[in-house]
Amino acid sequence: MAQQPDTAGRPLRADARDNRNRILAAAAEVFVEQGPGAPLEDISKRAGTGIATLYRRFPDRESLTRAVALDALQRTADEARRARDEEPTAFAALVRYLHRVLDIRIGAVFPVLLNEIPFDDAEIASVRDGGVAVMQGLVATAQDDGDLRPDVTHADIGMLLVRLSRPLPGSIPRDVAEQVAHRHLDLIVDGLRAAAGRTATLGGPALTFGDLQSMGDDPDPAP
Amino acid sequence: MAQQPDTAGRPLRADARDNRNRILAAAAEVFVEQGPGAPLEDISKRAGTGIATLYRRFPDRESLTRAVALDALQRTADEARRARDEEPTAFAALVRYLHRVLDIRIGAVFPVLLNEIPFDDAEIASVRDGGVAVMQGLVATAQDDGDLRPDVTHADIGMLLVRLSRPLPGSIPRDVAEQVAHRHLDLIVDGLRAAAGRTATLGGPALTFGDLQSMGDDPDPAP
DNA sequence: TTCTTCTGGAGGTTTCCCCTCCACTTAATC
DNA sequence: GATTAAGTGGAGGGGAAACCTCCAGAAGAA
Repeated sequence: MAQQPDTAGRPLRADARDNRNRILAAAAEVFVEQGPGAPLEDISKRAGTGIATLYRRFPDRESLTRAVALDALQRTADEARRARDEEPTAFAALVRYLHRVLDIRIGAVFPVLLNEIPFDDAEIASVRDGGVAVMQGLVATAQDDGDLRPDVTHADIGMLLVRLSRPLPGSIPRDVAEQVAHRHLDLIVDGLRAAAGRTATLGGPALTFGDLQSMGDDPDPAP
Repeated sequence: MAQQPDTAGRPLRADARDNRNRILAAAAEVFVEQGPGAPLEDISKRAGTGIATLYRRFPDRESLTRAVALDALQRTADEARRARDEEPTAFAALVRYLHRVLDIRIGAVFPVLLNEIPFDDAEIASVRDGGVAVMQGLVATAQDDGDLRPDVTHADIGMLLVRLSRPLPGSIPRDVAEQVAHRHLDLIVDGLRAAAGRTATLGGPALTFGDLQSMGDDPDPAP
């Protein structure tokens, strides 16, 4: 299970390691912009390497996809822990976490993850569940503190994050788009606060990550 | 300029008109799910017609795209007017408008519109601007009434709507996904209310539709 | 019934993407 | 600086997928 085709074996040569990192970063960007089916050639081009280099490091699409997802999940989990440990309240930690994760663009990598990678991959699952647990803890605590509205679930927050992370259509310059996303996050955070004058209670189903997962079990395998 | 290749000329035969409408509806759905580059064959299949029928009615992709966009814009504008005329306050009208537009899925058609259609197409522009004006009026009035927070722009609201309209990744059943979208809209509406305990002021640039448009003028034509 | 409009889907053409191969370059090591 | 193993780029064959046309036949209109 600890056998990653790319990270295994003896350490990479310095230039090769650089290239690998650049490919990973480029892949994240391109997947965000074009979806998980984006041509691998676009990725290698953006990374400034040849296509062969990409294929040497990641023998097939899934291997690349998996590495990108793992990287994003890892960083997300780190941010969750850091926020929890360094912020004075759970709500403050949650808000900081959301802004940081928006920067990491996990929300954009998530689609890739969901559709292209086996949900029960051991390594992925362990990193993911670690991060989710921390985040869930923050949500519960913030609700107990009376800072976060009680009728919202951790899955709501996750989904909202996904919605914010995806790039808006049109040719808005990337930096502007990112600022706007943070702006909209501010607005959503205001909607998340426990406060008077609210919509009585949120409508629609209050889902959990568990619900989302079980719904993913192919509804229609074949015609 | 008033020459639409499909709506022009003598009226269509009854069955042909039905097919045309079904194709239009199917196209909206498929574009939402697969993006503006979706295979036209998928669309004709979903509409229950042959591919040739689609091509006869819409000679090329742009013609179909345009018709879909125009239809969505038209219905959006109608909803805006109806909400304005029938609701007691501007804020209530705005909320109703947002929920209705979410159902119409304009937010999903919008990307198609933005990237594939000339922005200055006369007919499109006239319908669009009509709807936008009403919506802008609602925003301004709701702000004057003290119901809508003053630091939000109509473009913010439009962009948030786009974010909500796009389907979430993963295999969430469509009806559930729609309920969740309305749920999240409820939450955002709470963030839109003028109230105490807010983030001092929203960060990031307060854009207008005009800004969005002018940024769309190709930053890099060719390398 | 007759005429005209409309339809379906097979299939040639084009476009795009995957992935391998090998002559050449470059870091590491002595 | 010489040697060697590791790494690199990009051309190009193979194959999948989408476009779009064509025409024999089905179906509304009168």
